[in-house]
Amino acid sequence: MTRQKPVKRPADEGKMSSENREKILTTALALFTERGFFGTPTSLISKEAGVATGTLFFYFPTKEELIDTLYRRIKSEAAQEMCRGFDTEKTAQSKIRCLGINAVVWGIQNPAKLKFMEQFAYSPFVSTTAHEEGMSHFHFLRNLVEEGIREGAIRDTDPSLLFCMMASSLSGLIAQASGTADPAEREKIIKEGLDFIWNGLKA
Amino acid sequence: MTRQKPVKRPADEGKMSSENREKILTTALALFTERGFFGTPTSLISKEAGVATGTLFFYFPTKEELIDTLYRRIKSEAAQEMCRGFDTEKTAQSKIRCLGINAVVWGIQNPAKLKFMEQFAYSPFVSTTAHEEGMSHFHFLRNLVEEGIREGAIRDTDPSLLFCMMASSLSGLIAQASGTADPAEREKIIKEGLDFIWNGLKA
Amino acid sequence: MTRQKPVKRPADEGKMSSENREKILTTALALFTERGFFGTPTSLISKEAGVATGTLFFYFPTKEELIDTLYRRIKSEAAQEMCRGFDTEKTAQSKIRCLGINAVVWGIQNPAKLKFMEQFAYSPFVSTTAHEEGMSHFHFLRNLVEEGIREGAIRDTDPSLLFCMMASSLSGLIAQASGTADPAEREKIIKEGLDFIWNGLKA
Amino acid sequence: MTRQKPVKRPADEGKMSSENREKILTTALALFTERGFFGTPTSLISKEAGVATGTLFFYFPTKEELIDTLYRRIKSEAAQEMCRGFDTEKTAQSKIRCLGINAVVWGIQNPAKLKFMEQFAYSPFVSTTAHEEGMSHFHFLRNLVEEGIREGAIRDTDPSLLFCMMASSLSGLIAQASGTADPAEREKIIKEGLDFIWNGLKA
DNA sequence: TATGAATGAGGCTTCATTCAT
DNA sequence: GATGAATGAAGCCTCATTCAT
Repeated sequence: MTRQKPVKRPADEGKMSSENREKILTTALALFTERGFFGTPTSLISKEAGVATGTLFFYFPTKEELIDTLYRRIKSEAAQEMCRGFDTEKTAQSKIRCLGINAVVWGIQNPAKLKFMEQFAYSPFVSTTAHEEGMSHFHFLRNLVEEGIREGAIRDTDPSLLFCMMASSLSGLIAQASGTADPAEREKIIKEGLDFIWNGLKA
Repeated sequence: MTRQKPVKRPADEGKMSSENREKILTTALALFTERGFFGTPTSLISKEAGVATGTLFFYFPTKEELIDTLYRRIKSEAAQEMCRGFDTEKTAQSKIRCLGINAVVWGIQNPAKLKFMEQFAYSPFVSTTAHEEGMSHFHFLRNLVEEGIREGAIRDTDPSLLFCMMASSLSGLIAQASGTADPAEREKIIKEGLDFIWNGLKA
Repeated sequence: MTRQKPVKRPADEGKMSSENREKILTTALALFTERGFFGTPTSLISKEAGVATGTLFFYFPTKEELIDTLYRRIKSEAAQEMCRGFDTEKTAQSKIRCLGINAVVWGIQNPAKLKFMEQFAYSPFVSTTAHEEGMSHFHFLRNLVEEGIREGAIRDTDPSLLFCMMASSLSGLIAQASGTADPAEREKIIKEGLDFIWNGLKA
Repeated sequence: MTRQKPVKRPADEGKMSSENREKILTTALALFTERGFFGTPTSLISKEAGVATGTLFFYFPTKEELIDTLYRRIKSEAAQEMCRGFDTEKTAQSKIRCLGINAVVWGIQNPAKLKFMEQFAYSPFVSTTAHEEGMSHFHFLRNLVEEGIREGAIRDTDPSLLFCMMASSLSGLIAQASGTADPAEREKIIKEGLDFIWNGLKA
């Protein structure tokens, strides 16, 4: 008898993702983005996912819980993607630029996920716990701004404000960049958008 | 074929024209921002507005139409407020700054209306006609950006992009500024936020 | 001062038919035939008639009463039309044939009224009083059948049955005859239909 | 987002397949004939059928669809009953008589179904598709009439007309025959009614 | 694990009717 | 007589959720 160290599962996404569970999540994401949380009955999700009504509620005791799960998953994925190639950067400035590019690229390549998160963020009903928890992934960005200020690269102002302005500008930039299919054009938009942001930030 | 016998209403309701219509709109705005479109039954709106269910549907054939009406009204009000004291400004730069201040002030003073518009903007179901119609109020802003470019005050880039970045930054700024109650602090945030934006825009 | 004998008004249709009252009745007939009793809101009737909601209820305290009035009016008109040129006929046979023709002609020329009466006859909800009262107009037909039997022209059978068979055959004939626009064709159908009926009745 | 907590149902409902569906149909038929389509709320149907509101709509997405289903079912049943013992008859005449008897007997024994069909036939709102589909069951009757004409037993006239007159006469006969409870009397009425029809048809 | 029939509270909307003007 | 805003009971239908199999 072989003993195995039970693998430490990251708190939330533990339930050994069965195939059905994944199908449900994928389908739900697509439908929620197209039709909104309230325009999407759970019955439709299960039908499109090819499972029974009961199956959905086996994995997610509540519609709300399904939404939350999706939110947490996407948020953490986004945070992760945002850090790609982060360690190799040296200055705060280059880190921030790297992060901005990552964010924009991710947003363009995952429009459904982005739309989902926006919808979630602006829906007055959803569980606020998930909301706050989601934000926590981005605290490192705050730190980064503070670091930039100490380095003298970023203006010495309330880091919260800078963080917030930066985040909202990025979301505008993604929206704009998603509007073109042409890669050259897109490249240009991204470059200039990031310039806008950096000019706003720099000392 | 008989339905009901309405109770005699107390004669204290000497209402002029569409007082009721206004009460409904006001109540709806408050409830929608608190509880969301879908968390707010029409029955609750009419109850809180102090009118009968039928009255709501007398003025707005559909819940959706009520929402749309609210949207159009707020959007046009916002556009109007944004232009306050606009004509006295000479340069594109001062105009844009004036406009920014107006936007932030309006946002801070009308949090419910702002929240409503955000919710509306990010709800995948709502009538797109109202959406587009709403945007039309802000075309003058695009023109303003173009004017600034011609003047040489704003950098020569895709005005759409600049407009979009500016708008999203402003919304972030409002959110941040709404966080403080202290007027001095708020003043400072606004000033620095507008600096951020202007630095992003300027040539 | 001239005294005038107040004209004796026939019990029901007394209310000095105002123009509005007539417009309402006419409109209601058209709408009921097209859309059914329940598919026709009183609000639609008054709108199409060009009067206010309240006006309809001024003349007809109830929707049901409006329907009944229409029914009584049409039924009595139909009965009257059925007797056209009746007195000049001598034998029961010729009387019956005359009546049959009248019925068919009226039915073809007043399809809306016919449809209304059928709908009324087969609606389980409508006031039965109007139902029975309507039938009273046709008692003379029963008498006619009995007369024919005494004359030896009609088979000696339960007159109720004969009356009933005759009536239902006539309604079938009208339906069939209404199907053609061509007058010659129609003439032929009517002739043969009446033959069918007379062959069924005769001794 | 939570709705309700269903009570534990007593385990006495070991239902096979769509027992509920049948209960709904049966109950609906009874109620519709008593109170009319519009006098019968779906809520009353489900209550009387002993099922939940949702159950009705699980089986019939619409009230109209429930009515249609009922119509189609009854119509096809009636058509089937009308052909009982049909094959053993040799001549068109005997076939028609057989069919007439079958029709009358079915009508007398199924007054609710008959009333339902009449109500359906004269309701201006109902789906015309079901209407036409229902009629298709009776095309063989048309053929029968044509056969009789070729045999020389039926007079040589538009078969559509004859079919139509026959059908309407039959419906009158059923109504009349249903009026008596006395079997001898009833027998007599049927016989004489069929004579009426045959005399109308024969060459 | 999976299924899907069953539940029933609750949502949106309709419409006959009233009544103050 | 005429108007039409106001009423509110009641109708149809949706949908998150349960549970026996």
